[in-house]
Amino acid sequence: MQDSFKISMDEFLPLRDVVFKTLRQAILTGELKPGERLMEIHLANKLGVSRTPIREAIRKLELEGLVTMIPRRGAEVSQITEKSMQDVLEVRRNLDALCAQLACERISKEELDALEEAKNDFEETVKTKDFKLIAQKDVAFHDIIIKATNNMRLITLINNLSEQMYRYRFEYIKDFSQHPTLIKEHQDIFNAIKAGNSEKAGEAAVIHIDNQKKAIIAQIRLDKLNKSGMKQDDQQHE
Amino acid sequence: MQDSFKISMDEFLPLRDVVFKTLRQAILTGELKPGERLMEIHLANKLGVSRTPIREAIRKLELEGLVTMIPRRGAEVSQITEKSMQDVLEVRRNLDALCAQLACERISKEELDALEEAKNDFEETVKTKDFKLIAQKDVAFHDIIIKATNNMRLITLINNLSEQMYRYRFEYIKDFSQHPTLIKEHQDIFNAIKAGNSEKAGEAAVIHIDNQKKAIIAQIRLDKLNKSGMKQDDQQHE
DNA sequence: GATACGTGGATTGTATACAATTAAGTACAA
DNA sequence: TTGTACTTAATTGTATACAATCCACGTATC
Repeated sequence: MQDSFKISMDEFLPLRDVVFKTLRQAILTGELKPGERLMEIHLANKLGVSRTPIREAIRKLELEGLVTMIPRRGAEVSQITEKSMQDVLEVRRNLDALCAQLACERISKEELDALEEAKNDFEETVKTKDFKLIAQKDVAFHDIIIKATNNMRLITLINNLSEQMYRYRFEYIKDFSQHPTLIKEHQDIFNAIKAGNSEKAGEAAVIHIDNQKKAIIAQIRLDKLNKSGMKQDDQQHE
Repeated sequence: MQDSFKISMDEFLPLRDVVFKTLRQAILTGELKPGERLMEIHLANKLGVSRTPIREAIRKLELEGLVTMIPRRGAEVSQITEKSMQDVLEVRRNLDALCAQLACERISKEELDALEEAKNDFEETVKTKDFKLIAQKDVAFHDIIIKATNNMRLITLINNLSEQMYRYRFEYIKDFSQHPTLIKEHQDIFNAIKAGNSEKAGEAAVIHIDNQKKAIIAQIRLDKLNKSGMKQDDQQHE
């Protein structure tokens, strides 16, 4: 473990929330790896707080599914299996389609303009090959659609499901050959929403997810192979 | 407040989980009413534990959406507005359809038998007019379908969404006139799943939710009227 | 009489202390 | 050498103590 993630004090939030965000970020970026134990005293020292906010943050991570509790042993970062990712994607497939459909009915003129801009912005950014920025612009595009549903519960759910994919989405974006496909899919989604064609929008969203699914699942299988192939070098020292 | 909910010590779980379940139950049954504050010391005394498990339980309820945090004021039971229920139902409508579709593809022979039995069981129970039992048998029927999807993430999500409807589902079941409809809808769902007809199963599930939606929304509007009509008798004494 | 200010109590936020349990290591015996 | 029992260290689970903040009430002044 790199021992590098730091608490960001710029926010005026209860420590538990700062810790929650910090730990979540660390898990999503892979800084805390699946299977790794979250030891309270250790984390408390590292983040410069007491055990109380750490524990409360862990309770939230637990309900979010990012950590798994083992009685009397504490929390560890949840494993991402192919099955668990299949499950996530199966649900997202439907909810993303729902989002696109609802957006057709509910999107405002301003939001539609913003969506078009986000689409163009994404296309421009793809040319730069700056993966981090591309991922960011991709999120921006989809966020507009999700927000346009005006369904708070749906927004929360999609964000939570996206989290689970976060570590692998990057691999998809890194694949140059997929970039034209990505752009095409975004265009299809945008055009369908602009035309107010729910059916087409839903279909386009499904295609978009299915393509990502292929890449993500392939990556997971690759990871698993690497992992099982590795000698026992992966002992975690302090 | 009735001051009546008690901790059940029969389980061998961390106190935080016992408290979590206890508080959730109290909220879902309406024992703790929307807007009511959850004061830690108070709850700790009532349940005979310290503040620590109470706080950790509240963190989980917070993420589940059953309580709302107000900085420096603590937690209060979340309000159920018509909008929030519309949002929940909009998502459930889709996920229930997904469940039914997936069940068509994945249900085992044993599960299908169990589903038929649950269906018949429900029909028998409806005759008794025992609302609590009817609700229970209804849950049992749907649980089999949900479990048959073999998608853990979906199961968790549906259970969480069901929770939000819990308080109002009862009102629907109390309405005698709806009983034949309920039975018919269960039959339709069962037949479609038995026939392996995903499309029909999805449609049947949607109809089932839509009918419940009518009843639930009507009930919420009624509640709101009663509430706003009430004189200020609802001051909360100790 | 109304409004502004101050003070005290109640409640949350955070830290620490204590208890219980697990896990590992070591020594001793078969 | 292996197995078992005991001891000790580490970690979680729970309780309590302390700090900071907010809210309501009362008083004083305009």
